[in-house]
Amino acid sequence: MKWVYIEEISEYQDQDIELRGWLFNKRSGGKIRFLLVRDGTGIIQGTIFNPQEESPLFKQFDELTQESSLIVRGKVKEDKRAPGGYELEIKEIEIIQIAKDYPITPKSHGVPFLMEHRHLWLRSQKQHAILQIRAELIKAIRDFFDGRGFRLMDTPILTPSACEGTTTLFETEYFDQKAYLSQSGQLYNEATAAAFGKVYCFGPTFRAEKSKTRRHLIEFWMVEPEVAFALLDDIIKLGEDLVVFIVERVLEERKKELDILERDTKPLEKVKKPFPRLTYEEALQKIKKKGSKMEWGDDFGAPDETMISEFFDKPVNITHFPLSAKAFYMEPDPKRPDLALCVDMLASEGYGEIIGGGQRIHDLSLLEKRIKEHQLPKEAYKWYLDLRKYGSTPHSGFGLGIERTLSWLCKIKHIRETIPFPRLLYRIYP
RNA sequence: UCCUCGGUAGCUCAAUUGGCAGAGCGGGUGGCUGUUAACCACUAGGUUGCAGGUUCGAGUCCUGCCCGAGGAGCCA
Repeated sequence: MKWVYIEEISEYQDQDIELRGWLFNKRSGGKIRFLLVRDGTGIIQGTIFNPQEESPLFKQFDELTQESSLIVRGKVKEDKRAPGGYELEIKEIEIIQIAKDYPITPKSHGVPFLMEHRHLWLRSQKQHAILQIRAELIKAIRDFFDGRGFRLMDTPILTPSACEGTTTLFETEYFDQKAYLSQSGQLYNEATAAAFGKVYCFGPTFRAEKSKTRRHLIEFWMVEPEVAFALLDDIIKLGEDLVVFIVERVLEERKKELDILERDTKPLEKVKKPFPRLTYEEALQKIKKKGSKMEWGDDFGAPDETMISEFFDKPVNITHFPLSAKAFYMEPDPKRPDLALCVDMLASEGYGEIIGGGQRIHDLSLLEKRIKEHQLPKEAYKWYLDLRKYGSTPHSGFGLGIERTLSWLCKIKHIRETIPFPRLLYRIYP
């Protein structure tokens, strides 16, 4: 009998097939029994029905417990009463392993308990749907950049020093030296951009900050394009194109999962170019009118970001932040040298910053000056300064946070559900 | 690091002013011919986070500690 997956079950109507999976749930009603089987691609209801005599299948049914692994064989039938529209008339059950006392029962559970059982929680429908969308999102991002002639450049995870010199890094041993886990691939990408023109890196990044909010992970994934000769405006448009592309893709390909998550897709359908754009100072004025106590020079806090995004029904680009609030490599605005040529994109529906980027300093002496001002170790940036000595060009790039973007797409409250095994403050198990 | 809230059965929670520690789910047993987190009946299941204190009596009040959650700052 042919082994098939539930996602392709409609192609096998009225045929005998084999499914390999796990018992999701079971129900019984006298001489009829229902087995809900999942195989990683979907869930199907199997029926055992025998009005004449006691079937040996009934005994196997009674033995089966939630999440027991099994192989079932039978005929595929279309049936409106079945969840999913198809069911399997079971002819044979092969029990692989009986799962005793599966901890995650069909009733409600609390967050600490579920986090403690994250390795099993992944099997439940909502978590499964979120991670299906995550995989789609990552594929969409790769397709977007590959389709535009960008080269994927893997930047190092073990680095000799702080990239930006601002956030706290994880320190580790590198034989007789110290090394740090990467917090961004950007600086290395500035080098690869000068070699390949348009590049992106996609990988994990690490922040040893004691952040304890629904928007922070200790280990998270980021895609960072970098484009030689690009100016701020080019990179803002690139960010818009990227976000429009991934939203469209997820709406097209992951309708089923968005339904499972009960995600209202109307706000996502509005995500079309161009996105509203305002400067830091314009945004500041808007939120001050609404009662924010933020002062010029501060970065937007989480409630401020929410307030700004509520003015619009699309993601919004905020540009020209005070230079003092940004990293050392930011290019100053020639018209306003106290402002940076940078952009933060805030997702709609109050989800906050998903993109941060801008134009990088390409003048050698200005960069040297900034490194000094930020009291960064000059030796560590020798190679980085070389990029300004040998064929320096204006160039720009940004980073998009995968988990924050996914939280928004799925409208998930907490970012911990958007990665299979979240690393959180005070939680590294499982 | 700071602020706030919480910890009672495997899980989710209840327990009035300090007065016999309970329910639903899950487990077990039995029943039901179409269930949709199925349902019905019965049943087993407890060091009330830990240590101390007040009291005739503490899940409840007090002190300290541990663990967890939400938020702030920082950031994607």
